[in-house]
Amino acid sequence: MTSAERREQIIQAATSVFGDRGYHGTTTDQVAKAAGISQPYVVRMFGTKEALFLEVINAALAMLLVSFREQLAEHRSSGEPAEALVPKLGNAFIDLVKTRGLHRSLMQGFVSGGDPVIGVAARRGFLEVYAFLRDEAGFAPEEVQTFLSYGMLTSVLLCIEMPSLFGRDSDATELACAAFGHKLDLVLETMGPDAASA
Amino acid sequence: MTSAERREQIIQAATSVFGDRGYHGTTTDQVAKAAGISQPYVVRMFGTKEALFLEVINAALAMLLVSFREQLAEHRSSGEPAEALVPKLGNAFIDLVKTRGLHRSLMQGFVSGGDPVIGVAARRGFLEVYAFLRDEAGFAPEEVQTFLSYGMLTSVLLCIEMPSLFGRDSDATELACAAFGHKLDLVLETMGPDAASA
DNA sequence: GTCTATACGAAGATAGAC
DNA sequence: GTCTATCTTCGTATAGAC
Repeated sequence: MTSAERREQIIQAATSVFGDRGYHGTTTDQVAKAAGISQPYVVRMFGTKEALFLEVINAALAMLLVSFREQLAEHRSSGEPAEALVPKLGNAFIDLVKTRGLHRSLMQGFVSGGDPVIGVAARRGFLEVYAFLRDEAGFAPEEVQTFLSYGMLTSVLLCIEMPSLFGRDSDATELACAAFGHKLDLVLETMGPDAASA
Repeated sequence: MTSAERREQIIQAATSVFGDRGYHGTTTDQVAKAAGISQPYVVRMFGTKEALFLEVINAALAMLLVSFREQLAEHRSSGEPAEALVPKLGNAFIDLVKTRGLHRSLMQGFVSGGDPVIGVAARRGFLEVYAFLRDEAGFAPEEVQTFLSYGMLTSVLLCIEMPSLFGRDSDATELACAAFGHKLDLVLETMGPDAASA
């Protein structure tokens, strides 16, 4: 396998593991096992665990923006009313949840925002999304705020795996329905047959 | 010092450290140093690091609910219109940010929601807040969702220390103003003279 | 109630072979 | 491009003294 392919593969594996266990909670050996290679090779490829984590959140952010830009382009060419864009972007976000660990890795990066190195990347990334929504998508600052708010609630609910209680706890069910709406099916599907069957 | 006092003091120190570095990123020795005692004593008092972390997030949650209930009681006795409650609760939340690490520890617990033990506590805690807002404060499910959404955006922005860019980055300034509004002063103050002077 | 000493097991990173 | 072996450091937890 070529070096570039291997990098890509490791980043994908790392995204999954970092998403589950966070920066500190993840070992380079877990990433290596997930990628099917040896632990020293992971380090060799990226230099340090920190460098790998930074690549992971940058890649996640890049994918998020690519996906948003796709939706925006489609929206523009469809001639739909402006209000139709918000749910499109929301759906695109939920779709990315299916890319295992992607949105969780981003959240892990955010809560590690106190770290001098990770913090810089986290702030930069968040502001990039903000700038996209305002400047490219044309949202008013208040609309951006609302969009991001719902996005953050969604993200936190996914981090704590609230949908796993769907059908088992009435409050959790109500909350999940309210927060995910018609996207709930997709979310439950993503969380495995266990939750989906409930 | 009596055992109960010591426990309280350790939990306070642990809240600060866990809030900054997360569950995995925190060492019992850092907690010990922050509390001014020896590392084995921390373990002795709580059994395991995990047990200590659970106490930290449960204590944080308890403080949050106590604070919310205070605001609710005050609101009820003041005879103000119903809409006045939301900003009161919002202010109470921001006030808690001043208790170093409290809200950050909660967020750390949330992103560690994939952990079998921490996850249970995180879901339970989140639902407790939800139930309070709906059943005690009398919010409609949709109002609860909006309130929690803004709370989560606020929390994430605080985790990545976005207010530290206030006055230095125009997008960050705009975002901070929108999200924190008149509470911005309080937030900047909390984040130290560095940010406040900018 | 609190400490020192320490056992024991990770985990990140390096060296060097193939 | 990829591995095995290993160094070294760190971190949780225990034992046992004061």
